[in-house]
Amino acid sequence: MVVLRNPDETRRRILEAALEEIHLRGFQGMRVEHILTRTKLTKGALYHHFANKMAIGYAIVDEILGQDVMNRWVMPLKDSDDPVKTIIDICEQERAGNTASEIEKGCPINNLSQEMSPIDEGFRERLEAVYQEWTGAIADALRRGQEKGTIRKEVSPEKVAKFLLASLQGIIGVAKCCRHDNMLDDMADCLKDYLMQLRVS
Amino acid sequence: MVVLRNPDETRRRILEAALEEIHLRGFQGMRVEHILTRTKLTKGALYHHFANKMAIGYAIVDEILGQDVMNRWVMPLKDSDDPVKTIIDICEQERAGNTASEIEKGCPINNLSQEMSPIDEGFRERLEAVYQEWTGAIADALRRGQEKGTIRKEVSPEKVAKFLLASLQGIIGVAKCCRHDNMLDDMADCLKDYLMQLRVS
DNA sequence: ATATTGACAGACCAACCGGTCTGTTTATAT
DNA sequence: ATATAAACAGACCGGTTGGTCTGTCAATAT
Repeated sequence: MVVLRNPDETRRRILEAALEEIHLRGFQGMRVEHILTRTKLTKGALYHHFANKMAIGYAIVDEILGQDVMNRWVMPLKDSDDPVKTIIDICEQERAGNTASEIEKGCPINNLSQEMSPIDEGFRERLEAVYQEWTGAIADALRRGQEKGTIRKEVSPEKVAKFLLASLQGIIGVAKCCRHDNMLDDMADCLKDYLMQLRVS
Repeated sequence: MVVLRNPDETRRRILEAALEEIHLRGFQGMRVEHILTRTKLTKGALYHHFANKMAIGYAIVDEILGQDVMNRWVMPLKDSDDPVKTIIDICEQERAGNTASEIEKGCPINNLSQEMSPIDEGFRERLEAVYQEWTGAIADALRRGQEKGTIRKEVSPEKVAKFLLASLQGIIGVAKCCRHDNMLDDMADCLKDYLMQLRVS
């Protein structure tokens, strides 16, 4: 039988179900009722753990999405003196793990950023914080690469880090809409070319 | 006094008001009531011109956003043998015309694409069509540039066109969220560098 | 054993929101 | 002048939705 009364687990289940809904329909499109259906919980349970719908969204950014960036990007880059290789590895790994329907849903961080940044400052601040640790990790790795002699001296670590993040999000974003043949791979090839040319030749 | 009974003008006013709302709040966040407030029209008038909310969204993509891309990108690129210069000009022109609050709202095409592509095929098809004429125009210009000797032979016009569009949308998208100092300009600098290096040196 | 509190159940509600429907007014064709 | 249809007005409606409130049940401390 199911384990009864496990508040931490219940909270986690709510956030996971909410993220799945938000990933597909956006935060405004997500319905509290749907979370209840997915988790087989009731209103009472959900509103015991969260003050309102907004609090669920904030918790997802802070706890789930922030952690994802930490695990998938910040940590691997911390141990890397060859950031170009590491970034390409992460991208290819991510690419391999994503089904077609995952591609159509895009990056939840970017989705939330596009949708909520202009209309809710709480979301914007949290998402900006995630982006900052993301670009920060890339910039640090690029700088270390320069010291180790794997990255060209002329590149500005901060600027290029921001551009890389933007390009990556742009690629994922465009691929959501343009399902046409090898759209994603074509764009990824160009990003890879750009990355390779950051290296000392 | 105001001109009475001008159906074409009324329709246009509805679409413009709807676009402003959608630009800020997204399609799902846009409320029909708000359009009525903005336009000082009534339900009867609005639903005389459009079958439902969805039809308003579709019309905006087809008529307004599609035309914008045509005017701002496709036409200028058609007359250009130096696409790199033309693209940079368009970007800088766009940049100059955008206030801070415009930047926070991002590109309506990208916004709609992120929000609606995964949940409504009608939106997705229309937005993909816009993206296709956009990248098509860039690819054509790059190819012409290669023939005229301004663009390097090694670049793939189709691939680079897609990547340029994605990077641009990514930059605009990230800048929506990260208001921090010179985020936008830092990323734009990198894109400019990438563009310049497409040229024959 | 019992009190207390956190975890959860679920009926209920008020506001919202897209859409309908009937009626009125204006333009246009004849 | 009159018929006709398009353009518009606005009251109304039913389903949805986030949130509340009262009550119940289980775990834990004493």
